[in-house]
Amino acid sequence: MSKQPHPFAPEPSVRLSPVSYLVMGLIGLRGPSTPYQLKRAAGRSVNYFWPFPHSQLYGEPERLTAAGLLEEEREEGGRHRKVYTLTKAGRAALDSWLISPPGEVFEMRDMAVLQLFFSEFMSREALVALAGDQVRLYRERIAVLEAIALHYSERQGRRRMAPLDLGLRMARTCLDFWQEVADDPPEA
Amino acid sequence: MSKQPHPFAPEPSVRLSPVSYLVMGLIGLRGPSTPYQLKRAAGRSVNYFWPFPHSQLYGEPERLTAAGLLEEEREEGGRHRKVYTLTKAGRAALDSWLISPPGEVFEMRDMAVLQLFFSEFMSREALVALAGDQVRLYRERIAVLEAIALHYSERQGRRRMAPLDLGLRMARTCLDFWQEVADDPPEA
DNA sequence: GTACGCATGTAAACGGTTACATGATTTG
DNA sequence: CAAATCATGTAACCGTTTACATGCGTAC
Repeated sequence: MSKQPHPFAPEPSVRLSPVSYLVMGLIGLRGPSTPYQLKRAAGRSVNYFWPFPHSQLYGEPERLTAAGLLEEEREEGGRHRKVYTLTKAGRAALDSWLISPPGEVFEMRDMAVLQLFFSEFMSREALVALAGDQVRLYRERIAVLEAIALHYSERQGRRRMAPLDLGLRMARTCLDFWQEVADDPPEA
Repeated sequence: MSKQPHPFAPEPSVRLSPVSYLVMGLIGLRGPSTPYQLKRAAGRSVNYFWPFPHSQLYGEPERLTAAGLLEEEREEGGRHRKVYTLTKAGRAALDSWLISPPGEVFEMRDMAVLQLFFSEFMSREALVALAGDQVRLYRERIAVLEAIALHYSERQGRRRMAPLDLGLRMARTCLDFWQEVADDPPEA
């Protein structure tokens, strides 16, 4: 199997990370954007299931520009911010990603669950405290997500609301689980 | 607020990552272990909700040893593998972590959900294909987790089985969600 | 005994996070 | 106009992942 790029379907020269698609996707939705605009847009939407620090939104567009997937201009007045636009190649990369199912499911990587796994070194009280804390946090998160859902449900398309729906279901599943642990802590 | 370590409760000199606790926790459960033993132990248990490459199990114990949390010996015969044991300080760090609720909930970071969020650039067929693929993957995962649950349920304590239970519930929640998307794909 | 595959280990590259730095804008 | 807060940006650090390297056992 050759590693050479196919001459008629050149692969992008850089590996694209999830954040790459996040950036390209947001620019695809919003049109030309500055990093700060992306930050605000992400904060109101995609950050609720894919958090990242805003500094990513400065470095990543530069890499994508170097790879020919974005184009960079300067604002006329004010701060002369960098404004990024999808190139043809960028749009193509985005489209081609969207029609390729990832072939994998998410990984939990949940610190509380990790503690639960090792909880046989833990007193019953500590376990109840852990579960109680998780219950509180999931209640808060559910409240936040419900507020967002209420606020945006009319303006957004159903597809963009779907992740929020899944997020709510997941949070409720976790809430139930930790509630049961708190109410009836398993013995070691 | 001083950043100096408190003289009577010295903080560990290194930042401990999730994998640090994973390693210490596994050694706590198993007793003295070589990296390869840890790899096998993790593969049968904790990897199902916290995956990582085996190379972590070589670097991390070294760091923990340097921090005084593990002790390193050499096997007598054979390959003279390194055998790691929890020190007093290591056990203390593990215990103290276990009684400190993380104060945060997991983050999804699900590629398929990210695609769904940007799916308004996607045809209905592509969306159904994505959902169908996720359905297949979650069915497989559920089958694997159920097999593990069946296999280990007698030998393991209830607490160590709990993460598996949560994993199953999460997988079923996702399965339901994607099934609905596949059956009735939302319009943009 | 040789070839294949798995066991075991090391190290460098990449990308995400943390930390800091500076300019703008609001508020009292 | 001083101070506080927010907007905007950069850079180093650190952990994870990727890639490679070598040893050991086993089947034929």
